[in-house]
Amino acid sequence: MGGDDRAGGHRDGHAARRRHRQPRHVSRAARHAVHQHDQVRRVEGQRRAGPGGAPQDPVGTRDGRRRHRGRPADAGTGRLPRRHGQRRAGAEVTLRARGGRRGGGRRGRGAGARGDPPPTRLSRGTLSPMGITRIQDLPAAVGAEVTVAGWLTGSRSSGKIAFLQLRDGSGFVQAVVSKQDVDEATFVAARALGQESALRLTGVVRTDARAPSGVELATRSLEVVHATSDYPITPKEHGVDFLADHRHLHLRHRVPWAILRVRDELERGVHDFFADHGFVRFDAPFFMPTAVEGTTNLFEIDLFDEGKAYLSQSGQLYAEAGAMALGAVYTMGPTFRAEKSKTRRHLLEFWMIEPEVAYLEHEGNVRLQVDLLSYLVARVLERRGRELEMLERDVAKLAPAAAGGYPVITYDRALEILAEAGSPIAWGDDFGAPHETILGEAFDRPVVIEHYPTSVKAFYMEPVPGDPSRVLCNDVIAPEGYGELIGGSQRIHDLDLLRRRIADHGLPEEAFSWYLDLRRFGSVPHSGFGIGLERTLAWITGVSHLREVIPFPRMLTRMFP
RNA sequence: UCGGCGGUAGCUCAGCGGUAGAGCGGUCGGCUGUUAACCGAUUGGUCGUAGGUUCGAUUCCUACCCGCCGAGCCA
Repeated sequence: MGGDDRAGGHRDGHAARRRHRQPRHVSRAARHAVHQHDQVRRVEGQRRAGPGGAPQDPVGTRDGRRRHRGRPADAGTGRLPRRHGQRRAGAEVTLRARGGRRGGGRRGRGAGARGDPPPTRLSRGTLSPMGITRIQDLPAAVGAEVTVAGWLTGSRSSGKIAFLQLRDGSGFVQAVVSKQDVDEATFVAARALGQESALRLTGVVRTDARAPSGVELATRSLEVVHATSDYPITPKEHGVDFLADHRHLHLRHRVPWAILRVRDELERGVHDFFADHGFVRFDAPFFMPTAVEGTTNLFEIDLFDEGKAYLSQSGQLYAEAGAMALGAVYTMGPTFRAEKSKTRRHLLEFWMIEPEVAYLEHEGNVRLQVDLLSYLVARVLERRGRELEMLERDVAKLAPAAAGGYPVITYDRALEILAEAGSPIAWGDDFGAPHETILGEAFDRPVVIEHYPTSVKAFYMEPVPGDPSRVLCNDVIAPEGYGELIGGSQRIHDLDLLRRRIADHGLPEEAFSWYLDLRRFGSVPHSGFGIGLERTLAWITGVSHLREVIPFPRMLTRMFP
């Protein structure tokens, strides 16, 4: 739910920052019931997993509240500890078995001693080291003998057959080790491998309806790269704190894996969209010289004898300079907020994309936002459907957002909607989290709200022509209670007006001398917006907490790992 | 900062004024197609910290620490 005010909010006014959606008002018990239901669906989802897909991973619970019901994704396995002799024996037997194929001396130290190509050399067009097949490519390799290099996520075995669940970063697959197909030592070693043991496994790819992903490997030999024992994230439900403490390991599991792949697609989509529209990527600085509006929410940096600097909360002002130089630019980078927020839609460090375009006015700015957002949603639906399925995202709810045609309403109209919904606020007040939720859920796709009162927005916004009480700005609020994704506005381009606004807001004009220069030399109407990557990603993936959509979340109570 | 909830085995939790249990994990054994495998055995605890009440505190009380959820805060 909650969107991220960082989403775009900050750059366009406090108003934005204030919106915090609120979860629907459900009782704790009700929510618990819902989670349990989720669990059930999860299990079903797993069985539906397509090629290369894999069982869902309750370990990656979205909100950490699921308990008891979860079905461990990465089943544990017996481990090999304390029996080094035996393990080593197994490994060496395997090596000998492979020796014929790959040449001896593999155990030699140093690259020069190896018979194989250095593992860092990549074959053309793929990430795979020479001789290694990625799991995602297995469906196209049915019938062939391949070597997969990966890790063990779980295993099961009986006296004569063992099932090893493998992952290699590109996907998940099951390897079958039949006692009759391999030598005794290999079979013993395979059964004893602990969860997250690293291994190279060679076998024949075949289809089998009983395999979770539809294909599996009939193991011929395996090489233990690193025998692991006591991997902490066991096939069991885990709490939020435990998983956060083990984030560096939890990233290996299915839910984070799927989320981060969607994140990658989203970032790639941002770059493609802007490149296709003639934008130039423009990197704004992260160190800021002054505290523009006080230091309460800025992280202060000690610059030795030079005084203080601050971590950036927005690259907008710099992007405006970039727009005057390059026409259309966008920034993309981390943003820092020293706010004592402890909600699911806040992070101390999050990523924001901020386009800025010279000669672009408000209406065009809104159009750009809708085009971008609908493009991103459509792209993820098209290219990361499998990941969304693993996350059990109801993609039908995203379809309208991918189609575009977002409703555009005014702030005044939004007040009417709130009043009709029984949560009226006075004209001139900003929306709170519950209000944003109501507004977002009033439509089946993101809604654009424009023309906010001047008093609740940032100093640099252009007034609505003929109505100085309102400004040419807009927010984009997502449906399903995810709140604000985007905040944008047309910027004041008149020097005198901007100076007055700076004074009205009690800001030090000296700090804005360079910014005012943009209005002294060839000033033109221009507009831009900020979109929060994490909030957008949380909405698209259906994940409730922002800490799950960034590899290493930075929060008030979470700085490790 | 405010409100609500919580802190017991590696994990997720139950429990109780008489020094603690389950499931999972781990370990050992069994099982030729498992899908949260299953079956048997076994391992496993400063009950958040500090005081107080009591014959006796993990349990009751107080304070504190930590976490979660929401609000607030949040160019």
